[in-house]
Amino acid sequence: MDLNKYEGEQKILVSVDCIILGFDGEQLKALLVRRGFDPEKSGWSVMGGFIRSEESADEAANRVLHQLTGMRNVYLEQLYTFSDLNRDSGARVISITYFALIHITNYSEQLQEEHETKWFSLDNLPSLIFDHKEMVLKAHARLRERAATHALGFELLPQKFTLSQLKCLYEAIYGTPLDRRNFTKKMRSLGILKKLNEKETASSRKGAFYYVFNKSRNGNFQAGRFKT
Amino acid sequence: MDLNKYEGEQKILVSVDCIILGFDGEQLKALLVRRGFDPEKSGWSVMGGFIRSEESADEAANRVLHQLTGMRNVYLEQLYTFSDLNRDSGARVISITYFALIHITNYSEQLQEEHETKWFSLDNLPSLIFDHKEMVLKAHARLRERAATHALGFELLPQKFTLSQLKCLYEAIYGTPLDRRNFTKKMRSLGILKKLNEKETASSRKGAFYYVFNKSRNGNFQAGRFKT
DNA sequence: CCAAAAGTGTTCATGCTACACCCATGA
DNA sequence: TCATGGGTGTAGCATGAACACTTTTGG
Repeated sequence: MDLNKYEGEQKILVSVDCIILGFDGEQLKALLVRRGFDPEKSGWSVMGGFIRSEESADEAANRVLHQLTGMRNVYLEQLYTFSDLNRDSGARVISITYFALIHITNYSEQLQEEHETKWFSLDNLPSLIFDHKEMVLKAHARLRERAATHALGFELLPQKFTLSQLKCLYEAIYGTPLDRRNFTKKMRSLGILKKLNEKETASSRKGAFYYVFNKSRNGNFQAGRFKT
Repeated sequence: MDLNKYEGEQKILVSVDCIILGFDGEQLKALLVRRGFDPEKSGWSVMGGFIRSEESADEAANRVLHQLTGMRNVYLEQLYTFSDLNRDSGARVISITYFALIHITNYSEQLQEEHETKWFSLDNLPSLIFDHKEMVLKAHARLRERAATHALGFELLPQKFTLSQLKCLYEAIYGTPLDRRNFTKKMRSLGILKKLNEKETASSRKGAFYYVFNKSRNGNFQAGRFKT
């Protein structure tokens, strides 16, 4: 118990929930987990846990993320705090949500089975418990916002990637097709890509050059929107 | 006590803090209050209160706002949740912050004295308790973001206003001077202003037409940034 | 008649959009 | 040799930036 100078005030259960997003090369996906306890046992939910008295919400989010994915140093950003009285049918719980972007390939099938988790396309989500669907939708919306001003997309792609893959990613984020020529032109003009001498040959006869993200030049990234 | 299916989990004190912003025709200001209790008694702080067990954070924020300003139906948006362990020296408190935009003229001097509150320019804030300065800065940053995509500015101006006043407001929001001609051209092109037949004559010989905000045409507001 | 703010228009540069042609290669 | 995805360039258009002149009227 901490020294409490605010006696008489009511305490509340506070959880963190992490909406974990990944990209499989074609679609944006969210990593959902089958809930292991009541209420709503075995319903699909995002990953969460209660905040402990010795940790901040950021720390709790990182802990939850690490427990289920084994990952650290992941892109993690606070999203929104949900506090409706009856949002959780088990008790009054306030949930601070975070969204995380991970390299989908780093999350093995083995881990999926261990934790009863599964990737779902954002276009085809299952029924989710409580207000978790709203959380996922808000995460997608935030990703769309961020993509215009931060080079976030790179958190979702493997270290080296082709311009086609990058284009697919932005199409998935915005939900709209982009013009290949205009897209690559703009991307190259931003000066945040470094072309490698290596080609990806699996998906085309000619082969497409790999690129890596040039972090040093990321200071003034301003992509605006990508249209057409 | 609610029925708690999550026994053994720790509860935490949760407060809401409202960063109230206004515009006096020249500067953006924040309404701060002298704290009336320990710890940090009589330090400047934003307006806050603990969340009660029968209200959501949104409801709590509206309650706090109403208590101190008497206003309802104010623009109020959730901002960020602060949760560092030692952010409040009295106890471990998680704070869900909101920012509010009000018409500064609606807040009388009488109310200021009653509640020991005062308007401070965002450029000249006093020393604030805990992490409240960070809250105010985050509110200003959010206002800057929103001003580009929502017609928020109108929440801060009186019902009828001149283009000069509107320009001043945007200059205060962005902290940069704007070109009068380009600004008015763009504003008029957005189709969200309605010109009145009435002039404001106090601040110029010629007199400037009043405008009102045309709410019906606010569907697809996209101001982008205002530069130069 | 002059100072001070208001109202309006033109030019130039930049960036976005739309669109077409050639390249490399495995089958 | 041909189908498939990869790479690049150009012309037109829209938007933003820079900038100057006229109008009104109280003093």
